[in-house]
Amino acid sequence: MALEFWKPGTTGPGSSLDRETDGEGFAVPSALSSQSIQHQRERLPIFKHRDELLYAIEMYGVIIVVGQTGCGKTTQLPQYLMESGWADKGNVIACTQPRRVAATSVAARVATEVGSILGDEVGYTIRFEDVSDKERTRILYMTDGMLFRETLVDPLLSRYSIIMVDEAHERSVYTDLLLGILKKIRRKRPSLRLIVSSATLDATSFLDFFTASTSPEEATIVSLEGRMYPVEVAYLQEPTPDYVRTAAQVAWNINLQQGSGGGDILMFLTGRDDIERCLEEFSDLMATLPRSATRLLPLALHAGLSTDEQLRVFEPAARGSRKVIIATNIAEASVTIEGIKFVVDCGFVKMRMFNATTALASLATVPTSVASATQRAGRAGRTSPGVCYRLYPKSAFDTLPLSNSPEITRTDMTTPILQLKSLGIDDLMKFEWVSAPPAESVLRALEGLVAAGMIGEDGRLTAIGEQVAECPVEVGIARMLFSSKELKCGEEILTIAAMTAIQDVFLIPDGAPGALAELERRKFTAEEGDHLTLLNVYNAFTRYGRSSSWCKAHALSFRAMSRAVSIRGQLKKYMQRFNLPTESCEGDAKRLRRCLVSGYWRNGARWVADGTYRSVRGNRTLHVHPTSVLFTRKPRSGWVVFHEMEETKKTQIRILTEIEPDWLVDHGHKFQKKVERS
DNA sequence: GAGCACTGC
Repeated sequence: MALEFWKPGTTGPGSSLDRETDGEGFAVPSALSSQSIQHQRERLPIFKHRDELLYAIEMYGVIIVVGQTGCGKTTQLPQYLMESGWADKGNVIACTQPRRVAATSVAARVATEVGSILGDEVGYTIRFEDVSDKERTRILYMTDGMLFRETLVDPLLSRYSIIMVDEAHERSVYTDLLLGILKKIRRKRPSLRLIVSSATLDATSFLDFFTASTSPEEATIVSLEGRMYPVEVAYLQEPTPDYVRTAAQVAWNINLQQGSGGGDILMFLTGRDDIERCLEEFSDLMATLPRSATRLLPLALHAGLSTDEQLRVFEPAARGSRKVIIATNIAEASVTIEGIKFVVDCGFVKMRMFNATTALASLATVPTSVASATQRAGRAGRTSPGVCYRLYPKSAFDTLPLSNSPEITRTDMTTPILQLKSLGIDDLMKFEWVSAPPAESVLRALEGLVAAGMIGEDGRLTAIGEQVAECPVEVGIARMLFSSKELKCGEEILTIAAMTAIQDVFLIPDGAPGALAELERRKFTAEEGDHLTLLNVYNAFTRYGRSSSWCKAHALSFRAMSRAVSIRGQLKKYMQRFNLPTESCEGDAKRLRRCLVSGYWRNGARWVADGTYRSVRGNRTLHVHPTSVLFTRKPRSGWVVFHEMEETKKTQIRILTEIEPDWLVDHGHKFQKKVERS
């Protein structure tokens, strides 16, 4: 099927792709020119409507700002606000981001533009890093989760005059929670101004949210000119049965078409499997490359790679070659690569779903949204005009949802609800959600919080619930931290809590190096299971000087391990604040395992003869994840608790530890008595 | 026999 899809050398790239023309022979990208990306034939100043915007902020409480990435809203808008006096008299302008890297890099850039040192007039605050000055900082970039936490301490967020919630279209859990809280704060403190920044035309949903049960004068939409180069969009005429293969062919053809002309290719696929298969497609095609043709340099980019491997995509390609970066969604917003002129978009994304009824998380491949497709296409127009090839028909594009599905509708609500309760929001049915989580999800979360002793029969937080709400870990893990006092294993539980909070500790490369990495990993194996294995890994990391070379030699992620050290340090402070001792169990693994049961008591499972497990809750068939040290071994007692359960092709459990079944029963009894007493 | 992407004073 290789070349019947698209014949290079006939009428230019994408000749058999479906395009519309504007009557002058110029292909108008049907989706982008008129709807999504602001086109620009000659350069426009950023913020053509600066005065209009400042006027709107004086007049309205809430401004919904619509503007594509590249219009400068994140960097310029806070500066304009500061210049026009919004940061006078000790007021602070906050700008929230869903990602840490965005908060830090934007703050650094704005500090330079303003001519100040980072952390002085312009600063940032993310978990573990506060580069701001309580007195002097006027513009503060921060993660949305961080500002949400600040509401626990200062419910009216009184030090801020304006809060800009950036990238709101991404609809992260904390963006949504924050918007709900901010609407509430504005009722009590109308002087607070909000700017909700969104890249999509779906801004009306935010407008509706802020004007519902207030007044039409509460909010308005302002649109900003983009600073993007035009991106032409082409669609496939027919859907492809194998987008990985098609993607490789399209990239291949772009390279042949473009000859030695500049411009790299960025490809969006769904996951590591796709990426590796695509690399194979390229190595097959490589043999057919004419000697005179520009060489293609395929590079993978996904979160599972080491920092070194990730950095390779930023190195400019050698003369006479062109980079093809084969990436997951990481390249959509988290990582920006310069010099991309062509984007190949498969149209799908892997999305985490959570089924509250079965407490089962799953990873599903679903079509992207218009917002995502636009964002991906925009990656081709950062430094010059570009082309985006969408590997699906225009008719399929027309059926895509406008925005990303809000994370709050497909995530475990246990922690968010605990935090909302702690904010004094007791009636969750009356809380104004931008998108309400499913009722089932709220009910199950409440049920779980009651069962864990965080919420009393009266529906209010218990004393321990108040403390756990502050603690940046899952409820079950927090429970263990508290139980460690009685079981005298705070030191070890602290480490285990930190290690379970990070992901991708073990870097398992493909092929033979992968097998070697596997051997390295086994050196840390603890008989009792994965939690104690993780404890061994952490202790070895600190014993050998926390070095990156040591990590490399043991197939561990230095990034992840360093993060575990930070998290452990942070959690230790909470334990001290809550008067929880951090004494060691002195090698008594039994106490430690009993402590694990106090947090994981809902996650018990029993071994069955075929090597799988049955969950205590629901009697579901569970498969051990292959990274577990219990993957090939039956636990002596036949019983385990596990950290998490996820449905992929099968239902898998990850991070297991062997337990005695009566511990589960004991815990149940203890809990039962507690409920009877109260 | 397997790893979308984020995040938490």
